[in-house]
Amino acid sequence: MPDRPIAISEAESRVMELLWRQSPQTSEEIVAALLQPTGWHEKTIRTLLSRLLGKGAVIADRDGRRYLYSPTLTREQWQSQESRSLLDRVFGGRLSPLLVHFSSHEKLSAKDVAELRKLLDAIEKKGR
Amino acid sequence: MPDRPIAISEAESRVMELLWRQSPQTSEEIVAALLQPTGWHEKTIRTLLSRLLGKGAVIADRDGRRYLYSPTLTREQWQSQESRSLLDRVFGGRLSPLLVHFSSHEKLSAKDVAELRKLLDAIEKKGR
DNA sequence: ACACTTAAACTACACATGTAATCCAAAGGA
DNA sequence: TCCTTTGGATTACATGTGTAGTTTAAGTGT
Repeated sequence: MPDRPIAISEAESRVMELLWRQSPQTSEEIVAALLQPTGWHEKTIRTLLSRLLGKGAVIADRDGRRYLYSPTLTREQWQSQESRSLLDRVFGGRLSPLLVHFSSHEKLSAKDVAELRKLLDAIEKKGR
Repeated sequence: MPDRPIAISEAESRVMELLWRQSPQTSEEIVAALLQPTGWHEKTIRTLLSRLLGKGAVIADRDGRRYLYSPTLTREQWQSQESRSLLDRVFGGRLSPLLVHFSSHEKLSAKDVAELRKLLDAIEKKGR
């Protein structure tokens, strides 16, 4: 895991999502995949990619006259960073208030509830 | 709830937290309460307060030559906004991946687990 | 060999944020 | 009444982000 969290902006995260699903990819592929869903200009997408490169969130391997881009930051690392950030900023660093919040303000499907129960069982079994 | 979410920056949220704990308060009180814990300059704190005013996150009621500040955005609204934003941005809008993430990557204390179970029971009972 | 294409690099610009400093007007004291 | 104080309004400035446009250097086709 990276020592200091790498900040990924919302727009940048769209590029990361692509690379997490498949990598390496050329900038052409990345641009092609994002043009439609985002409506961004090609230049915009390339800027995001190079900013990610600058931040060290992706690496570029030269391949002839172009590069192949791959993520260095993993999706799990990023999810951890963001989750922890929400917890600390918004819920005083404690998990319970967040859970209480979700259970009282977000609709949990029966499936969510079942899945959660299974998780709790697994955690408890492991715990001792 | 406010129609469109009011964006509160991290620094601004420190001011909001204060007002959520007690309001209304004068800027003097707010400044006094934040100087030490944050290390910010008085001017900085006043700037944050006036930006929050500009965003409509707080209101100012004139009281002689100064104002009494109160939040309009509630803490619950803000927590909802931020939670939903995390869910959408980072977990594809689905709750399960977030829960899985927390259960596998964040340490859940026995107390967390117990509390969660209680929540699930309550939800299920209500559900039918 | 030269013009063309194109990926990558560099530059641009507005708005948000962190972090203040300066200006102004009203209240209060001498 | 005039000066001082002080809250509030305005201005400042660097960095990050959204969203591109412009320049450059290296392949490509003829």
